[in-house]
Amino acid sequence: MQDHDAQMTKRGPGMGREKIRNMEEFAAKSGVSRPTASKYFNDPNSVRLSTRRRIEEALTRYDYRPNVYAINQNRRLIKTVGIVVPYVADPFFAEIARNIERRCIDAGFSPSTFSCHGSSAREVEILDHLRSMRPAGVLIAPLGRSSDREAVEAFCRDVPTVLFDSNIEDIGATFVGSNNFQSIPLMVDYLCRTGQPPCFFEMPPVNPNANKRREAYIGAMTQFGHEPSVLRIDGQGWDFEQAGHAEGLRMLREDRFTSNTVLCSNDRLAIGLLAAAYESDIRVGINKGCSLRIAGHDDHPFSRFTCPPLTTVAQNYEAISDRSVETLLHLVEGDDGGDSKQETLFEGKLVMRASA
Amino acid sequence: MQDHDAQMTKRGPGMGREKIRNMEEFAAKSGVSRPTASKYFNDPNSVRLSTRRRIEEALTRYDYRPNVYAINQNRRLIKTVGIVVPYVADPFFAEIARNIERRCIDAGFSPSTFSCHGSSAREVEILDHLRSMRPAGVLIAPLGRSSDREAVEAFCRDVPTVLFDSNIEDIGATFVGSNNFQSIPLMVDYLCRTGQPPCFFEMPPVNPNANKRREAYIGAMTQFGHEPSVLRIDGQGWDFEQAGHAEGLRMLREDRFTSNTVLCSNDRLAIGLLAAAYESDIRVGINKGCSLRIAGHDDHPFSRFTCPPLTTVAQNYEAISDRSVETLLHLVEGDDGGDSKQETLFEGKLVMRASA
DNA sequence: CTCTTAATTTTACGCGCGTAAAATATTAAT
DNA sequence: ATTAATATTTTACGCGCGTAAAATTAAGAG
Repeated sequence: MQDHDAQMTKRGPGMGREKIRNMEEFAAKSGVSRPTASKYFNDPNSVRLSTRRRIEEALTRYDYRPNVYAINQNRRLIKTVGIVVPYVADPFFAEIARNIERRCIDAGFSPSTFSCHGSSAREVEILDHLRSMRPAGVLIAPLGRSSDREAVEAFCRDVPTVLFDSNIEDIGATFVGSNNFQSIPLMVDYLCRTGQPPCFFEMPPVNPNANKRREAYIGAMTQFGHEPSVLRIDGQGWDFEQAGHAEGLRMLREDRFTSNTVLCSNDRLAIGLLAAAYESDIRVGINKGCSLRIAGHDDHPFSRFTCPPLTTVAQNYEAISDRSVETLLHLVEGDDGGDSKQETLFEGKLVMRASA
Repeated sequence: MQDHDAQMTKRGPGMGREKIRNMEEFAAKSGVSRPTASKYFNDPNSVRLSTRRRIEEALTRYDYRPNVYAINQNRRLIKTVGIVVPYVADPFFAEIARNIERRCIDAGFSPSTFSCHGSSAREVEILDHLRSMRPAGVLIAPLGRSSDREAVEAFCRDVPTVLFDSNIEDIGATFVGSNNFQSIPLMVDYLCRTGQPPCFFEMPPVNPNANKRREAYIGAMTQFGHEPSVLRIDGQGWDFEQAGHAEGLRMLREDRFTSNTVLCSNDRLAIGLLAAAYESDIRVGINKGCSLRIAGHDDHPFSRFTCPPLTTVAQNYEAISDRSVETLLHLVEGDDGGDSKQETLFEGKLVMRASA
């Protein structure tokens, strides 16, 4: 049987029926030694061109691929990068994850993305899992306030980690995010120029961004000579639309908004408030005939399609993704980047749409 | 130094400074043999209670965890499950993924979720990566039409696979999804009872669901004695809101809708169309004063918060997730489930909101 | 106390690969 | 052809664990 194999019709690349069990066998088939094959798989350019061709020719005849577990058990640096986001159903994080994944692949790493789905217990589980994966590095957007600070801190001590989006003081080697103290004043300034100074609509802060945005709002209003007015609503977890809708309804009914202009701490909250306003027959927008203006923050991918389209501040998704990965790669290379924690903040861009 | 260790203050469970290098060392510390420790880690209940206590006591003193790569290299069944979704930024898939992940964990597996982000190239990359992970099984919601059919088929031959949401004929052992031929007629019936029979608004079908929904629409309209009217729009990829908005604008301007009631092939498309109607100053809803009704399909998590809230058909997320995992576990256990491909379809539930 | 049974240890092997050092072969230049 | 500079092979070891079979021990029943 086997000695007729060479005459049997092949069904295309990698379709040979002879299964290769390991690199030893594959090396034999391609006429090189196993260490040479090993070298090839780690870097095809590290072997002589003629050798490379021999190996690649064999690869078209046999569908062999090195066993990742055997590789990772022996390699010093495991070519895996972990990505952890708090809530992947939030398109903001989905989009960031997509960008980060792509850049990791381009750099020769295999990304593994995990979502905490808003649960700190899950966050701990994920970190635990990631620890045993011994990845080259990890990019994590922590849940924030509800994170198990000790768990995250311990993790950062053991694994090269870059925090993004949501910072935790004194944890991790690096942080990459947005500068709320630039973006919020930008929006406040715009709102003041175009109508009544805004009040600030926020949920209990699930992460430091929420806190910073409130502080930035208060600072900006004070600086512009207006009285800040913060409306904190109930609600927990990551159901921002739900909270914005439920509490928005109540506050509209009870006439609790202190201005006809509401700045929400993020777009998802604004989307909930838009729904509440619609349900309350209140026309939202900057045009005449409208009695309420609503603005958000983040430029959530769906904000263009709300009714009316949402005026907001765009975070620089690409810059954040790029810089995060870039920084992690430096970390992995061994550049400690000095002793103190390094923080990179990008600026937001005003996106003027019809809602405010 | 080391001989004083026992007197040094411990900082809590697992905080001992003596690093354990491998199971050999750990077994020695806990006073059992390595194979016994190995047995314990595979199933704590498989060892004598007194032995178990000895091991667990040692676990509080040393932070040791078995090396996953060494484990997976030797184990017959790797306790990992792959989950592949076409587009994780679509909250429908984010929600399904969350449910599936949880059930996998409960069953003792480690889920790894991957999103194709709408790219078939990425889908192939992911399948390739998954193949080398040798997971116990994989749950995949294929991209659909743009999938590399051969790649998916070959993958299904090598790895126990359950398809969900989007079926590919004759591929995989099992499919779990929704019955479009029940849900669409349900919605058509409702729309006919409450107003004008709907026209059908769809994108070029990215997956079989889109096709089936159109067919189901045509069938239902015919059965109810109405003339079906399908409006296919341009657009590619997964930017449904974008396409619904752009093409919706054009069709409203050119008065192309053949009915004042529009059934969209999914909620995301409906969201885009809602935005287009708003921008065109057309009031949408079932109430008087409204000139257009819009309905969707899926009960996308944000559909409750559109303006007006979207009337739609809810897919049974939990049932789909549960059954998918359940089926996969059977497959992994060795229940081939017979020769022919097994398909499970769940029914949709009408969700009446203000948009139609 | 003896016997039976279940749990554990011992012994031994293998998984598939990385990696280092020394020996050898190849290549290009002199 | 000789030499020097690479590339490759050989040799040898180790990674951390699963697993199987045989030998030993412990627990429970009589």
